[in-house]
Amino acid sequence: MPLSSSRPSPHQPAFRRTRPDARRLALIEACARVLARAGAAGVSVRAIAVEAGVSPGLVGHYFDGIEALVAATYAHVEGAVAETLDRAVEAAGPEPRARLDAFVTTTFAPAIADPQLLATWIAFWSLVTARPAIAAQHDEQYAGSRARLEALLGDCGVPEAERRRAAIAVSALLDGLWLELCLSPGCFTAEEAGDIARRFLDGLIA
Amino acid sequence: MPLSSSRPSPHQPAFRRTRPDARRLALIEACARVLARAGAAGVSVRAIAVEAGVSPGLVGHYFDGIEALVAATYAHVEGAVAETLDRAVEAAGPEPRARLDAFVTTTFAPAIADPQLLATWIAFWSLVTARPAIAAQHDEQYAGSRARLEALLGDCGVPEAERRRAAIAVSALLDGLWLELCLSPGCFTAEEAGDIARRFLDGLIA
DNA sequence: TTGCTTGTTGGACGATCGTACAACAAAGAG
DNA sequence: CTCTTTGTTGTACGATCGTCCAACAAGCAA
Repeated sequence: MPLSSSRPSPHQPAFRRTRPDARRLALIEACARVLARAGAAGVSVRAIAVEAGVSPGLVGHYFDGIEALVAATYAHVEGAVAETLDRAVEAAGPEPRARLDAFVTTTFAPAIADPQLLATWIAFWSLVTARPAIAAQHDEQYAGSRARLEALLGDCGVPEAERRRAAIAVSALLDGLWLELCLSPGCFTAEEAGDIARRFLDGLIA
Repeated sequence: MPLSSSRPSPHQPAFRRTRPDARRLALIEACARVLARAGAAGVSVRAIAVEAGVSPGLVGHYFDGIEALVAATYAHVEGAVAETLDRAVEAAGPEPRARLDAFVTTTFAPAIADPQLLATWIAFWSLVTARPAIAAQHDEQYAGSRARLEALLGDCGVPEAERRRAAIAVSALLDGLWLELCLSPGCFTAEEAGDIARRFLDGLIA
């Protein structure tokens, strides 16, 4: 059936053209949804194409294979997470410690400490060891995340000489708590995670 | 070719029978090697069978699919890691704080903070969200790991009321540092990770 | 030796994977 | 209107996946 069952006369378009960057974004968001629903093992060119309402061939037209799409999806989701955190920090007002606390609390809020989001991280992590380009991307995004944390810590009075180590420590603690919160949501609560992190910051700043 | 090219007369055995638990272990170790070499995406029934020097059908004979084998491999590798840590703690002598420090130092030693080991964790984590049985296994192994940490902290004088939270915090910090050390080995050193963790313990115990 | 048990083999099977490519058509230029 | 560009489609292809199972043979009992 060459033209499916659409009415022949009014000639309703079979597809719409889209600006390349908009289509790229649509594929990235479809990939994120598939990752959230089916996990890292369930991601495939076809599944993403179905999710985006697009033909399978289009995925290859915009990305050099699944791995590149997963990497782009990780960058996009990580950007969205960073934006959420920045907004929470901004909404916390000018007090440095309140801003840092907002960063911590939001890290464990449902929107970020989400098992479905973890699937994107896991799919990305699984590529880091073998692909140098993806390892470089990870290093870059981790450096950016740590730099933001260093700034918040600096505002709280952490001397510059200790800032790097402090940011590594806080980042590791938050990541570890976030990971366990996603993997075993029943083991401890987001409130407990926030309390643990804030108490750690107390010792770090005072 | 029904009998391959083996000499017909002396009748050298085409395969050897093995005790079931020994064969199971051989398949688990082969799975761990494939995971280390090819990552979570490169693991398959055939790749494991080749690595173990065994026919593909045998994998299905001992495990209900790849996921069960990955779960068993995670349990085995996690057990080996725990044993390494226990030996290091025991070798540190009777002083409680020295034992805790040995636990920390060994966590970041090359044998454990190994990017190739991370692949086993990632493959296992990727199954936690979707498979309830694997989530239960994760909860159980995490609880065991935390219990060991609680005991070490108790010996160091951490009151029982704080022990649970302290163990969660230390576990998260170690996991976060370990993860980043595996993903970006060049970002900070194992020594720095150990220093960060030990300083955290200073504040927790004193 | 003979017979039995069962660990083990090896290939068949259908499903699904990523990739490539020729044909089609939507949108804008002229 | 026509022409050109190129985003988009849909499929064919070979490779690889997990599963299954009948046949084989290693090792033990008798």
